[in-house]
Amino acid sequence: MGFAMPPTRIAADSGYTGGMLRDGPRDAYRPAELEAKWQRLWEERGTYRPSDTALRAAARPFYNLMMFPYPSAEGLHVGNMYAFTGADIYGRWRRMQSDDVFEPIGFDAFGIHSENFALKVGTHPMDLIPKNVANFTRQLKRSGAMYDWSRTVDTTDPRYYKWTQWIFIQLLNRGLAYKQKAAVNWCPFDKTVLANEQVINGACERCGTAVEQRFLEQWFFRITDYASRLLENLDWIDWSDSTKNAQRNWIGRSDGAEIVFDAERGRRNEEAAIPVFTTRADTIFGATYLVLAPEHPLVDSLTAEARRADVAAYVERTKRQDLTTRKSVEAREKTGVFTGAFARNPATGDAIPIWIADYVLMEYGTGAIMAVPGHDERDFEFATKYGLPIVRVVAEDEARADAPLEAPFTDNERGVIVHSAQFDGLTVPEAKQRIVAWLEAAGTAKPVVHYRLHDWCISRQRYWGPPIPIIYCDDCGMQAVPEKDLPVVLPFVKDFRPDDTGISPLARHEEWYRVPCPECGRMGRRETDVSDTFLDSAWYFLRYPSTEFDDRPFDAARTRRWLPVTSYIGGNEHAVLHLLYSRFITMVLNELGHVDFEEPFKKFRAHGMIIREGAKMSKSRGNVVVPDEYIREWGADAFRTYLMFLGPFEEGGDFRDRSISGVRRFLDRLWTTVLERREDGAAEPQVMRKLHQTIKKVGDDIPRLGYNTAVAAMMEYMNVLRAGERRAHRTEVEPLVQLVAPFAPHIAEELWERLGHDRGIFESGWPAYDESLAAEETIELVVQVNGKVRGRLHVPPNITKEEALAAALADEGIRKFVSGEPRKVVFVPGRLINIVGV
RNA sequence: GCCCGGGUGGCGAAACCGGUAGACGCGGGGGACUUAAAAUCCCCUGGGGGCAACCCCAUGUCGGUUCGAGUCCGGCCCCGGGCACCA
Repeated sequence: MGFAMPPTRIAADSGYTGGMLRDGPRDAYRPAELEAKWQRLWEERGTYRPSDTALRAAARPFYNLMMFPYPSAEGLHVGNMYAFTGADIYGRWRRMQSDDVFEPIGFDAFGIHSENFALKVGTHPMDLIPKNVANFTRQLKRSGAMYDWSRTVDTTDPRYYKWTQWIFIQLLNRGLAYKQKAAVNWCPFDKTVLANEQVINGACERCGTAVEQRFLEQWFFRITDYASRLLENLDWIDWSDSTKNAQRNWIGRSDGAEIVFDAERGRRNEEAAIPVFTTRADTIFGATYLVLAPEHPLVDSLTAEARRADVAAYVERTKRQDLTTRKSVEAREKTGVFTGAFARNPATGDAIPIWIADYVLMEYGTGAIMAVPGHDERDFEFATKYGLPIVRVVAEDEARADAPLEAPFTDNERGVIVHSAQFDGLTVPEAKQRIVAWLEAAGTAKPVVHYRLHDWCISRQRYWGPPIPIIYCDDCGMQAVPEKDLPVVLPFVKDFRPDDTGISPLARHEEWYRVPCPECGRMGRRETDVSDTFLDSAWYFLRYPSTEFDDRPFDAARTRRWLPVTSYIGGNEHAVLHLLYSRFITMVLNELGHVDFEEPFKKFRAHGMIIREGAKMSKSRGNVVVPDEYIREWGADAFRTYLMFLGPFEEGGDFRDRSISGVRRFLDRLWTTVLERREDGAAEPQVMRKLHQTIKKVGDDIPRLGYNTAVAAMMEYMNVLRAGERRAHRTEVEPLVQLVAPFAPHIAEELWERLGHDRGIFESGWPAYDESLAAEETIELVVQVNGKVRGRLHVPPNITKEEALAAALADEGIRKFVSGEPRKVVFVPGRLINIVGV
């Protein structure tokens, strides 16, 4: 037991009287009141709701998208608000540039997260989700973003998921959706399959439980058909490099060759061709054995009679092992077994043994490899363990052609080919080409590209998702639910708990799954799996501009005007999930003629991660920033501005409680400075110079998301405005209020109104930058002697080299470092002069 | 292991194309106002030396290029993220 520490924050009724005017406290800056006022007015006036006319005919459409949140019971996370604020500032700024900004928001409310939480607290998702959505809506409105609340999307709304199901059917009709029994990732805690993208280091992305391998009938989307296009388009789309990089890694292209090895002797003395995939065809003369994956279809027929028992036992053993163990990097000694069969190396003509080993995976390439222990780590390890021959076919140089291999030589750039007949002396890249061409001529090889990307497993044996719109009929087989019967509504069932059978909870509800076959009318059975949440979010951005239409997923004219999305800002945690799936679905819709673009997001920027006091935020640490509390304390404007100030937006930063006071003080000063302005007389040229420099800086920083430095620039200007005892002039403060507006929209609106404007500040345009007003009269010229700073001169900006040198040498403090004739003088106009060699 | 980021004061961070390192803010110290505290306002605040003008050192580390390097090149060490028995 101990005493609770008193809160260090300043309570709403404390003596904090920031923003108090010189003539008394009666008109102090009170964000809570003022923000409520403007949020009410924005809503009443429909400030951020483009009229239907505008949606149809916007002259300068700007679709400003942010990743719609999953409405958790915990409420809006500061990470959400960080991302949304960064996007909102961009949108507000574009609006002040007279763009027609459409900034919608919605809720990604289906999925295991909600369902697990509902199970935990013993409530039903259909009761839980509307409450969470209401809470999120309240929080989002309080945060001061310019959302169009007339066009929200909720993925759990049948009006929405009707079209999610429609998309499934489009893919099915196109042959891009298929059902297959396959080894899949099974999460024993969540009791469902997971997509590869949802397995992190062999564990479930959601709950962290180790994933098991199961063989189940699952629905897949053929995203692999699009691998090359998904990869190639990355070269031209305007996305953050970090995101593109993650996608490239995930798609995992490798260029190589498929080479056929003929088996020499099988159990029934059968001939068999074994294609292997390799990226190192140049090393084929060093291929001393073949390895097949234990699941390889030829294993059974190839195995020699005498080896059958051993092979069968080995295959059985690996089958029992789950995928996680088998793929985990650490602690895995390679194991394998000889089949008793041999294959002919097409390059050397030698008979080489065929082995089976678990380090070869059926799911990649052809499920078989040619092992080159001299030049591959894994093959080397395996060959050493089982005493297989190791041959050197690449060397640092020809003199070292016979140097013993203590370790595999794997450098595939440097090196020269040896012991490879007519190819000796070639470089590795040359040999790759020439050997493939040679084998190709003989009909035993062809160049091939393989991708690491797998087809997208979209079925989930859970309740809280859109039912997959399929009906099975004993007579007619599998039937898509006809479009007129969509949506297949997710029924309210009390018992939605998943079980360990690998069958969806919906399969326990006969009254729901028994339906007539759409083809013959006899009783059939619905598909009882639901689809992955990531299918819901793979197309939501297409829906926003068309939310009022119930007879189409997205209106053609609306879509032409508003899409692709102009600017998308979100987290990199979705780099290979949502962002890849959205691209895939868009490509398919494009091929089917539903949209006329194949990339959904013209521009995407990934924001950074926000940590707190140097540590990751997490519920278990108890250091999660709850936006509500901070907004109550400091106001939404101060909170927004602080989030943007704490670090570079694309890199994230460290949230420090105490630092918020800095931006709050800035807003307080803005408040008093504007209200205490004078109208008479003229602005000071020095102040106007700084103002125009600030206009330039902020205008340059916002489009590159340099929000932290934009805020710093405004603070600097504020310091200039307030230097000394003077009161600022109207023309000095008015543009500053406009610059602040994207960051702190409420206070900006209020001050704008108090400055006597009757139209809102977001209709006021963006202050114009005047270069002639920004120009300095004198500059500080740095004087270096031999590269060391020895003085500073205040000189006219257009000073010449000769004048600068003369001025420098005339300076007593500088001349004492100059003892003779300069050997060289470096002059950077407007910057510095460097006197060298004295 | 491969591919991206990143390492700068007590702290969060600035620094355009190689040209004054530390803008802006937090924290800290001092002062003004106040009976007092809070709030507000003013000054100082990288380290070391000097009475002072000033001087020396300093951007993870070692080297290089350059008149000049936080920035460019090479090696190494840490931190964050992506990929990974992927042939």
